[in-house]
Amino acid sequence: MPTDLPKQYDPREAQQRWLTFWDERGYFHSRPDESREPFCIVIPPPNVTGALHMGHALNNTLQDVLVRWRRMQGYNTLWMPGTDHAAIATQAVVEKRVREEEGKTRHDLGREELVRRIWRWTDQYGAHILNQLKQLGASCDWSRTRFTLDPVCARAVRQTFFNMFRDGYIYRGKRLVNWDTQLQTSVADDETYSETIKGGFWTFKYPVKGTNEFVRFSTTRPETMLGDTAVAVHPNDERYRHLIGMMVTIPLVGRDIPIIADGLLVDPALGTGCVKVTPAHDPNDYACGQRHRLPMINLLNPDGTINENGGKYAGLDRYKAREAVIEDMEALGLFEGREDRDISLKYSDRSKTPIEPYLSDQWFVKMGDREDGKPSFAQTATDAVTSGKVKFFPERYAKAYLDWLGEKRDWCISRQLWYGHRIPVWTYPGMVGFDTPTEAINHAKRLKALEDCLRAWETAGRVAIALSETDEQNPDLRRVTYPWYVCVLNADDKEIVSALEAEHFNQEPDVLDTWFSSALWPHSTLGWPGPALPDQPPGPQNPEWAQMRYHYPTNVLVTNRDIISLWVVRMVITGLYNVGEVPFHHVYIHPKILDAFGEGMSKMKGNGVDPLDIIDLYGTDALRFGMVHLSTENQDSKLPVSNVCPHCGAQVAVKREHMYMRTRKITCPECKKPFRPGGPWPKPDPDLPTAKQGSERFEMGRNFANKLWNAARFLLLNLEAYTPGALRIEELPIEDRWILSRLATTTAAVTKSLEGYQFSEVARTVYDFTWSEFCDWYVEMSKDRLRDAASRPTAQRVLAGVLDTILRLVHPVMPFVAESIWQTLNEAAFERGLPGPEPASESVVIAPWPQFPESWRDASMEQRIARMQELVR
RNA sequence: GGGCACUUAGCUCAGUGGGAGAGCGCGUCGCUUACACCGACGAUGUCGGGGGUUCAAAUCCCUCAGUGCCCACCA
Repeated sequence: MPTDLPKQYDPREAQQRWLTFWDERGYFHSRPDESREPFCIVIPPPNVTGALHMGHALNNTLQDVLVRWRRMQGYNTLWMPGTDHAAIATQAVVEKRVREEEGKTRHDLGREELVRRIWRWTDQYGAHILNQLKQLGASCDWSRTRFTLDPVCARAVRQTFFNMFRDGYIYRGKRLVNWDTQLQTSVADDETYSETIKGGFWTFKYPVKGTNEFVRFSTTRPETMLGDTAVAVHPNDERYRHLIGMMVTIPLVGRDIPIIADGLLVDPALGTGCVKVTPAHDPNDYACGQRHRLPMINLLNPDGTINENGGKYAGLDRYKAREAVIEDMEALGLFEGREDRDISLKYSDRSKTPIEPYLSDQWFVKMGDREDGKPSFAQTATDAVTSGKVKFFPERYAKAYLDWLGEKRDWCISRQLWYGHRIPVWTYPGMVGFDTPTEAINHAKRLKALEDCLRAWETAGRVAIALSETDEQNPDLRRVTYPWYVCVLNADDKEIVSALEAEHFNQEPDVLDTWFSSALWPHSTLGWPGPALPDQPPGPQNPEWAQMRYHYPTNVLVTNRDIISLWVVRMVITGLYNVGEVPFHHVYIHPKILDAFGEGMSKMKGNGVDPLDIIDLYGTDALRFGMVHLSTENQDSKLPVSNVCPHCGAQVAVKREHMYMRTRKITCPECKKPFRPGGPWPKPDPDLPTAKQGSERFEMGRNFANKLWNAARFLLLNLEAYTPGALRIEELPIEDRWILSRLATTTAAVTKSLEGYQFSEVARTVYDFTWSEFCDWYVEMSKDRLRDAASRPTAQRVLAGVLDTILRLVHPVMPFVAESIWQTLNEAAFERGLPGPEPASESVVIAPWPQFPESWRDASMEQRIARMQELVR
């Protein structure tokens, strides 16, 4: 009899023990087995850029709850783990380190060396993150771990790109993109953020040719006037109507540009009513430029300096050029005034530098309607949700998904980075036509020969190629751009590559948006497209296809609402396109964790909590319980954070003034000793110990684990002479029938809550039943009965049976304490259960999920006893 | 500007048409052989303001105010 059980549950010891135990038994492995029903979740792959944060803890705890529950229900469960290469974020981090530690840029290192260093970093942090997930207790099939740059993922990326290219879903075009002048790449809208800064609002005038009139206009970016190609007024504006069609001169570059009428761009009530139009450097002006077929003059070099189109300002940084332009305009008497103004400026999230709108060549995936009548991606993704094939929990998030698709905005998939999946397209470098017709004809002949050669190889099954002749969005460019791009499916075939290179074709230097590979995650990780050769296309006849189709479509995707458009939508699109089936049936969107002031947590703010600190302070189960408990249907949950004094353990709440690492030293109000608040400090402080971070909200889970532990301890101390035996419900005393009725009701409620993703309800229901009913009432009532030899055996059996069920109900949420007690109970009462005893399974992980006959439940008795309990109190 | 939510005890949050609740914190008492990470008892709220529907509103509707998040825009 293990009477030597400690009075307090020690989570630390249990965690390591059971992680090893589960791993050795291989409970988390899954193989296709047609005789069993599958249950599959693919993990939202964490970025390899950093450590796990609270959002990961929440996201992965909830997935693990579902997976552990379904596993107990007998499903063949697969939780597919992995990490994301996060191209831009990772490259930015490594470039920053190289800059700080060696004072070098990526260009100093060169492409090969930089990529090598990023890989080194990736390997190190990827392993670290996976290890953290394991510490959380995540019951993933670790043998299947994938990384978005793995060869299988790369193959899926190439195949998808190739198919979309061939089918005309991918095109290349000149577009105005968000340009990060430090990283020298385009970044997506969602990789930018806006800040309001103090800026200027300058008013200038241009002389109207052939008159002595001027047009006055205002701008926040005077330097862009170097690239103006028109001045626009509203067509109905009486003040300017007589000027429409006349020309003005940009004095600094001496260019004449027209005055045009544009009702969309110009609001006559704002400013002077005149707008300078810089199509290459402003989104609205770009649209206007397209409407009026205006020339587009790019003013910037990739590093943010003015290029040769800026005349004498060439070479100046754009901000220096701004000052120079203002000065020169003033000297010409064309400067009218400046006022201070708060300006909302876009920044790159990766480099924290201001974004410049920049015209450049990019690759896109077309979302909207197609000329050939094939379904548009926006349409197929919309149908998946409106038809009910994909359901959102909570339902309201379907709206966010559908609204976004309604805009049918094309997806810019190229990034000017070195780390990531390189675009498998070769282009001809001579982008600007030919000087003489003969030259063009000769090139065409040679290229025709190349094309014939490629076709021959394709026919022989050597390679799959697709050619594109259009630059769909910019038909004008057809005349000056060499008409085709070659997309090569097996881009790793050296012979084909050298043949292309012999004809001076170059592979696109760009890599794909990281979301391109993430979009394929549900099927690429499961084996799509298989080891396909060009003559053996992916499809049901491919052996790996069948394996994939066992798990695909997956059952549920668990993620947060920020990436519905970035990720969820795109997985649906590629899943339908590649496999012909949606990637998941359910999408559960979980809440966002905020700090005590209602703000999102971030490294920069320093208002976050490290899940490992929580595990250290309260135990993994407490962390998990806390996460499940706060997952209500609401959008947010506040998590007040405190610094735990490293000297005395007192909790000192984090205040606003502590944020952004502004506070370096806190004096503990309890022990009066100084310490440094927790946070992402670059290195340890030799003079000041750093606090760990905690939050009172995890005490509930810690206490609950301890309560369970002690309930078990009580039972174990009273199991002497325990014998298994069947229970006849109708012959049991009322308290037994009551607790069994409550147990059956609780079990049904927990199951139902899990089915509806009501996580918080799961935690509450199990907690309340265990604490307020089983411990407070039933265990207390059993004490007398255990002393009486006649009633003792039944009391032991019911106690053991109920505790056994509680452990099963608790296990998905708090697997470690559940396993600890389960194993101990196995030693003392191996055969137990309700209503009759059965040998216990070797681990609670594989114990069957409980389910009791409806007849056990007696609602009126439950109510009667509940009333009685209230009276007693 | 558009959208989605939120506002209930000091704090964090459940409750969505008929008794205002939980955990933490607070007060008093208690080492009664599971548990002080505990137990017993207790205090604390015109359920954001206003209006309406209803026999009945924290709960449904309208409106105002505040907060957070997302999207768009800001010559």
